[in-house]
Amino acid sequence: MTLITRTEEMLLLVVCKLQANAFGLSIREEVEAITGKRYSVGGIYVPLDRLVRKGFLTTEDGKPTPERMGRPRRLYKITTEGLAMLREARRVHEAMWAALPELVVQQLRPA
Amino acid sequence: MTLITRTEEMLLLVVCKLQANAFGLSIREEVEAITGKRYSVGGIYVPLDRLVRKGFLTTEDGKPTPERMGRPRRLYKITTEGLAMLREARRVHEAMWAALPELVVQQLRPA
DNA sequence: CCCATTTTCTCTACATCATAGAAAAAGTTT
DNA sequence: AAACTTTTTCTATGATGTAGAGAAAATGGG
Repeated sequence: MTLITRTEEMLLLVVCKLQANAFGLSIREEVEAITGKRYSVGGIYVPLDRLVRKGFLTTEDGKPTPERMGRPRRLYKITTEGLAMLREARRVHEAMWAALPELVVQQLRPA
Repeated sequence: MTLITRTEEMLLLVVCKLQANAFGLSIREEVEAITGKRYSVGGIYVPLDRLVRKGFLTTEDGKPTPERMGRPRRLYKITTEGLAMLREARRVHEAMWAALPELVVQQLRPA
């Protein structure tokens, strides 16, 4: 089994964080807030769909409340497999940095 | 400016770690040891080359010492820009996990 | 009821990255 | 020089990322 990408990891985490409020555009905003980088619409929906296909997310149409205008939202939720994959991604990331000798880590401190 | 990929981050870190002994196959071994996953030869050299092109690594031919058989090694070294990019990747990764409420982090603990 | 407005999503083309392994290169040994 | 060892180069194929135009689905106003 292959590891998820950085973008996918980010999306899974943000879906976790937003809980019942996780839909395309709110996810995008949150990702931009966290990374400080701009994301196109497609840059969010395309990998979200992929995560659904892989079974790491499920999706469901939100009710069109009379309070809001506009198209109803598509809500995302993480699955058990998604949580497991997040754990695995974190394990690898930690192992990768833990492998570095202290000497080198010090070079990495912001100047 | 866009973030490096997970593979690229891994390669930069491993080059740091191996110091004067960073060449294709030793890097590959180390990456496999850290991740516990298999990598093809191309899965290492292709992204290594990209990192050189981007200015995050430099490369230099190792001397063909009379001690070893086989083709001389191509040694890699990280640049200042490479170090800066590693710092940036770590910043984003930490921000991404830090954004999670404690409640959700607990779900992520191994069962 | 039809049209404008709002919000969100779908689609698709193109660029970049990952994966895989065969083949070439550059040494050493016999 | 032929065989062998080690390492790298090459290249095809598939997966992922990026970007934005435009469709869809709701509300509100004439």
